[in-house]
Amino acid sequence: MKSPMTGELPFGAVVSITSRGRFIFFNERLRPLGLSAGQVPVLMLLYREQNIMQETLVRHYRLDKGTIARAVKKLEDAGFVRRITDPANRRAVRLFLTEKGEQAAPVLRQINREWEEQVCAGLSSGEKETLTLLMRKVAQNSHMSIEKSIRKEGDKTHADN
Amino acid sequence: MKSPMTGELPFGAVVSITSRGRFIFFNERLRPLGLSAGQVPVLMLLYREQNIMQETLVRHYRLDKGTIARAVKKLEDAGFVRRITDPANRRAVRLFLTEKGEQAAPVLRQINREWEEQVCAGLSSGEKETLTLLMRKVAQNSHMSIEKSIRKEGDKTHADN
DNA sequence: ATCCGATTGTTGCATTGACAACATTTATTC
DNA sequence: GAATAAATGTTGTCAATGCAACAATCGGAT
Repeated sequence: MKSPMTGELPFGAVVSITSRGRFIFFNERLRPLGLSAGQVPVLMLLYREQNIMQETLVRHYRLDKGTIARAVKKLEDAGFVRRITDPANRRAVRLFLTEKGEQAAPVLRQINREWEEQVCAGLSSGEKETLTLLMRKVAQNSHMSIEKSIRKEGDKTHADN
Repeated sequence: MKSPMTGELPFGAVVSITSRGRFIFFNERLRPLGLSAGQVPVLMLLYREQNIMQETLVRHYRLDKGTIARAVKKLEDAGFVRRITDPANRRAVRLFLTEKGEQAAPVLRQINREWEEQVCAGLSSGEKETLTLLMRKVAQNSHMSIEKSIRKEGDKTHADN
């Protein structure tokens, strides 16, 4: 057998493979619920805290505003979340789970647990811990390097005021 | 500042964030070359070994056949790779780098190195090593769990022939 | 030789996601 | 108070990707 062999791939490639695998896993498990992977972050964060803005989701998951806007719209159309225009700031919408959303969210939690279990099979709990900590740092750095290059474009903004 | 804070996100979420960050990073750096992130895996593997089939790329990176087919087509149209139908197996095509491809490939290597450097900033080289090893295992598991569920669907195939 | 299944690619379709342009509302500055 | 900038979302466009259906070719069993 010409074997899977992730054993020589560079770090970035294995991150990418893992991420796509997660996407597939979630889609498979979510189909019965009428959900798909793109909607997971929204429900996950809302399960922890409601009355949030879309911008909060953007910051939390480093997803594009547009991506979030559409995911939220889908979820609203499908009856999982409610969007209420913030009266104190009429640009913003405040997000809430509906009954249906409240019921779905813990299922997502469970699916996520299962995924973690599967992909971390064969790792000691210490290794899992280490891995998560290191990957959080990496994600943090990843984000910062992007911010930086945005900063770069905005340089001129405060040149002479 | 409401801060980036990847510090509470579950493993899957940080993998996802990192993967998207990598995508953005590569796209930014590749634009001047007339390339984009989706074409990276093809060039990367071809830089190590030519005369390979698309199916080899599929196995190597766990990408969909269709995705590979289109990436390769783009690269051919842009003059980075050549596709030659294998005379000994006329279903298959054999992939080669053109001159242009040979020149681009090391640049991709460099971009990849820079990305790794940025996202691993603040990690000791031991930590980097550990992280890569653990993530390779995870990617491996990720792949296997997908294979398994494919297997499941194919069960009926040998029921009664 | 023929039929069937496996290999290898291609193409249509849907989803996710980035990016940029825009709209609306709020905040700031003059 | 009018002009300008910032905050928040929305929408159009495009790339990357998975999935499924298909096409073509090959290999093996009969």
